[in-house]
Amino acid sequence: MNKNYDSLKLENQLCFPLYACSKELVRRYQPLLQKLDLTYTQYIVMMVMWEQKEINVKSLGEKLFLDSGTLTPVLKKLETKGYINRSRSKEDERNLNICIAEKGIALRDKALEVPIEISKCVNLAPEEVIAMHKGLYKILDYFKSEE
Amino acid sequence: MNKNYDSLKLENQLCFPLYACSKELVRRYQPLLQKLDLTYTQYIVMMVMWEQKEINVKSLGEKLFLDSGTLTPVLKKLETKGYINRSRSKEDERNLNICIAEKGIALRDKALEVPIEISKCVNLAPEEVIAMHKGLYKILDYFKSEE
DNA sequence: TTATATTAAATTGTGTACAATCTAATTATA
DNA sequence: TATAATTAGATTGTACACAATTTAATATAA
Repeated sequence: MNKNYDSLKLENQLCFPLYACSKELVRRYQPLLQKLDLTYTQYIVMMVMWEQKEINVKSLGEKLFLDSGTLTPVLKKLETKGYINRSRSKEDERNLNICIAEKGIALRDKALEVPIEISKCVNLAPEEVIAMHKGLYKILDYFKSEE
Repeated sequence: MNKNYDSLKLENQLCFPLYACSKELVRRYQPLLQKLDLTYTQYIVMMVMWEQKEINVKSLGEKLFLDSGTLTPVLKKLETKGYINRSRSKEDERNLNICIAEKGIALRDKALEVPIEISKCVNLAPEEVIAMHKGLYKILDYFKSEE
């Protein structure tokens, strides 16, 4: 009895092109982020900080889909660079509050160039970008609803 | 003069949901792949091997968007597990040929369960999956055309 | 209230990823 | 054909990512 293995073909996967596309696009951020002395992970942390000014590690992790094992060293690095400050919450000492520093606020203007340059790397029409965005968040929202 | 920072909002990015979705979906493969004694990276290598039986590291890297720095240790691990064999090409000793082993071929039947289970993790309609797939490969093909 | 359970970060260990460099084999060229 | 250039993998160093565990703080319950 011959089995049908089509479902195991690389070209029939959804996860693989997601994974490859994500990696390749992140790789294209690196030369742009180097000018800001940021890695991609540090950059998405700073995007949250630019919007919120202050947040604890748990909330940050939920927003970015990252756990403390990843965030702890990244946040220590960002503090060393002077972009953020870390301090325990007075109300609940278990919480670590992350605060954007002056140097981090100043970085925002320089960062404006990044999305401009990155958009040149993606050859999708605006409506295709919107459709992709919508589909990705449909999946991500579903993932969140499962927890 | 107030600047508009909307382009730096997390919710306006395309890369971030790609990155998060890819990570979360790969994470959902792990318990399924554990039964096959594979990691996700090892799994996508095996998907190529099931289709091709034989390939060299360079071609494999081009298919998977991975370089030798990543592949070398992964392929050594797969050889240790007995799923593949590594041998230098007789025609050109620079090339390393990867060959699927008996144990690797046998793994294919067990792997058939993986895409079935994974499809339950993704709440997209079939036509949405197709659209997403198409958009991702449009980007990936463009990336390839740049090199 | 004291013991138990829960929670938030940090730590530890394993496995990618990739830039940069190195080494050996092959190819191209003066 | 000797030398230079190129190519394929391997190696090294840095930075995630996450499961599992630990630690300290807080909340809950007997």
